[in-house]
Amino acid sequence: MIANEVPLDGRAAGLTKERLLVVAGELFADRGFDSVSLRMITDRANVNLASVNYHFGSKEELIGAVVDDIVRPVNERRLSLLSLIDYTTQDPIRKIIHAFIDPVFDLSDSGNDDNKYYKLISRCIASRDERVSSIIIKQFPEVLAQFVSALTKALPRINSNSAHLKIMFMAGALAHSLFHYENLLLISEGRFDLNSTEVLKSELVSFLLTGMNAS
Amino acid sequence: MIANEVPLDGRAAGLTKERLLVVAGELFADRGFDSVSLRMITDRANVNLASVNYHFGSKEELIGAVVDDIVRPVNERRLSLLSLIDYTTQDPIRKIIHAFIDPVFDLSDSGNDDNKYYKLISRCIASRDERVSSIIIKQFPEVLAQFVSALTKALPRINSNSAHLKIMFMAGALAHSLFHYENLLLISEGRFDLNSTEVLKSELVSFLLTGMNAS
DNA sequence: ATGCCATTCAAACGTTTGTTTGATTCTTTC
DNA sequence: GAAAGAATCAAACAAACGTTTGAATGGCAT
Repeated sequence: MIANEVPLDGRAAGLTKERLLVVAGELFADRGFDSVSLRMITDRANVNLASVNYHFGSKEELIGAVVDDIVRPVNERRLSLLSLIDYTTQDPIRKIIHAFIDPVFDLSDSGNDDNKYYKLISRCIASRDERVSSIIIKQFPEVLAQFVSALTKALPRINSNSAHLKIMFMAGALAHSLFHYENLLLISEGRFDLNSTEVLKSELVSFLLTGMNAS
Repeated sequence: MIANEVPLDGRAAGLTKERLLVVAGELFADRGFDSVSLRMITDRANVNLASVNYHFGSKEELIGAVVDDIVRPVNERRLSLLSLIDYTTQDPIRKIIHAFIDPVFDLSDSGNDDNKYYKLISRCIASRDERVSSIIIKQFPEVLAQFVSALTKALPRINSNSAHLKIMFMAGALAHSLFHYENLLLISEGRFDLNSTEVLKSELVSFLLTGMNAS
């Protein structure tokens, strides 16, 4: 009877849903998932409390959407960059490292160093929260396997254990340094002239580069 | 009037308080601080709910006690080991690395690989939770400064930024690999023959050793 | 035995949490 | 313009949380 052919958006064309994702991302990045209540999110987003459950079903699914929105593109780009590597050229390891870390650093928030994406993605990488890791765990084994495979191509003499662990070391150094980047700036009280994450990135690359080549 | 000279413990000589610390540590290690309620802790410890507030004052102070109990000895031992280093001998960098990571690996739970201390300490290192970092933040700047100083002695040509960052990379690789050690075992489904954390430790050391020497 | 004090206990407190409800508002479609 | 559907809203919901209370219990010194 009622032929609803093209169910266009109602009033605001998904504006509320979008705003929820953005604001939730900011708050989750700063305070974690548990400490942020739905009321904090909806108040700051200037939307009604019930809209979270209307648009996402539950807080857990909102968390999932926020996490997936940031983790999935990063992992897809990682695999994409990895697939482009030509192992016959020089320095494939450097390219492997860049394939892993660049998609994270590229989450730039218009050059702002107080970058919510950095905080959020590093929170996700380092998280062992069930609601987060259930999403991570779907994607990461594939990513890990691909990078282990790449590392094996670049370093034929490496064994599987060593390759797995080195990828984990890389992930840890990346997540931790991004996560505590602010603290690092605070602790040093000006003595520390890291004006941008570019310095961090280049230091990280050279650190990882030699580490990957370790016996 | 009432001369209470030696206020001995009442009934059980602090048995309840001790049990709370132990059980809370186990649960915090597995699920984090927010997800664990006082009722979970007291139920599992077979003590009354009110005993937490009686012995510790609040949940926050219980968390503080648990965290401090594990973080403080680690940092004290780190500084102790660091002070013993003779920089005129060979390989001071290796000793610096061991000074940083050994106190963590030495938190062995009688060879058990499902080690609550590993999970708890790495959760603490990686945490940016206010209640945890307020404790970490009291100790870590001193630890960081000492290790930066040590690194500068071992590598006179290193600059301050680089030294700070390298310590952070080390902390990240350590925390992350310990934190996700279980996941690593699960993901590989047997293909991965890391029977003990000894393999992890030696791989980590060689990885860090070369990384520290990076230009 | 008695008084004292630390500890334990069951019960309830007031908040805050995520979620649900039912009415209302707005947009779209015919 | 009227009906229909999607989205928003204020309000209330039950559950879980950390905390507090006041009585009961235990050991220990006098």
